[in-house]
Amino acid sequence: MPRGRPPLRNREQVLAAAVRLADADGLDAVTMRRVASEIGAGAMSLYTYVPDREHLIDLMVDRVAGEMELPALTGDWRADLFALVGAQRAMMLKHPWLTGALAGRSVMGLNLLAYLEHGLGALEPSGLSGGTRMAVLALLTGFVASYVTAELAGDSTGTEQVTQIVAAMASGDFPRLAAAFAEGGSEPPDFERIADWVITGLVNQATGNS
Amino acid sequence: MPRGRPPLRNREQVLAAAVRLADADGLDAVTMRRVASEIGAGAMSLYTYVPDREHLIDLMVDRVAGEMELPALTGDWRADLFALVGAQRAMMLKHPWLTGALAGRSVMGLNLLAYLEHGLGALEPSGLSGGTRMAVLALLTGFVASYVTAELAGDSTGTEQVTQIVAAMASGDFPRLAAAFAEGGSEPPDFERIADWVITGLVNQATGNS
DNA sequence: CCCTTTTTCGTACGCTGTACCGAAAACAGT
DNA sequence: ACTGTTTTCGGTACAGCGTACGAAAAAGGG
Repeated sequence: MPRGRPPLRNREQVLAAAVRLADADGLDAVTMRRVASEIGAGAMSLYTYVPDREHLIDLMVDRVAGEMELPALTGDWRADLFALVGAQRAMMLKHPWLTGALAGRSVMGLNLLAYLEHGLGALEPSGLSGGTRMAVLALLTGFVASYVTAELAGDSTGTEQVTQIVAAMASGDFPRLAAAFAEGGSEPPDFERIADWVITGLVNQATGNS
Repeated sequence: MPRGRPPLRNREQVLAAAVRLADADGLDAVTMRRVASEIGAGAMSLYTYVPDREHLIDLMVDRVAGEMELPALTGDWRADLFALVGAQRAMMLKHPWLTGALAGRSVMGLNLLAYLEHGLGALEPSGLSGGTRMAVLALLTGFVASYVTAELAGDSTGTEQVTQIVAAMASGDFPRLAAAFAEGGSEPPDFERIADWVITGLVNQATGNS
């Protein structure tokens, strides 16, 4: 039996409120006071459910990682990996603060472990060794993270930066850059195409050389 | 002729002090007051040289990007890309705060544009289209960033996290993960090997399918 | 010598994370 | 019922943050 005064709230509610705030107003809006008042609690009460703000953010990351729906494995590692990176991209687009939260941090909650486990399962038919499979997965998640970062940044690149880039183009100091922009427009190849390159190319290379 | 009171310092000194602080004590140590006192100035004087803290960090990123030495192109795109990612990794290891600073941010200073220009040059002999070459470069920088993040985090993964991971292994809920760890040890394949996979595999795939 | 322009930086405000601590609320034992 | 014991609750307080504001200082031009 629990001994003391029973908690009025639980960690789940705290995390839900924090994620809601971050989705709406960005990671900086996730302050202890705002999260607390969001669930009608005093600021210091949060420390019952969470050790400090850093851990709160770690927990938020693992929480949204748990939202990913990982479809059952088909045995076709190419298709399974494709679904995996798609799920990760969808999650990161839904929670734009993730790109900022993951920076430099190395979280490893249960949901992220489950994600890894799923990925290892997808790669099982490939015949790669365990260490290599881990490396491939790390690479893929890194690829998705950096792609989504670019994707999100593209939507809201500041006017000043555009100005500077245009000026740099006009200066003639970056001929290849200017050519690339002039030629292809600024939109990157779509996610599916690149993901396909990476998955196929990477695994082919790994099976050949490892 | 300059009209008003001449500045006692310049942006260069501010950036140098800020980078020194970040290298020594992390990005959080880069506060306006500390940077200012580092160069013997009052806190508010910084705003003469830098619009605000966010821009200061953008400028720091571009500054260390300028430190990279990009060796002259050889015409062998595989070797040239290899040198490129090596330079980026060295820079990120030298300035560990970069992984955190780049999060969610999309900086585009002159030095970063020069980096891109160099990369496009390296890919010129590959025969890829401009847009595709940009995509390949974005992929490579993303790969390096995520590899170095893991590399740095590995050095100092908290005790608690290790505890949790070990517990998760023992629970039997993550059989493939446990197997991968048991089999290969925890060290990832070295940077050079993976970089080789990525570069070769990716470009092969891109030339074939694009 | 003063006027204009620019840099310098002390003061002040609102906000942050969180240490500390008394009050409140539950159960266990008498 | 009453009295510990244990836990949560949340107010107060403090150091530190970014930065708005404005007065003082330092230069050149007339």
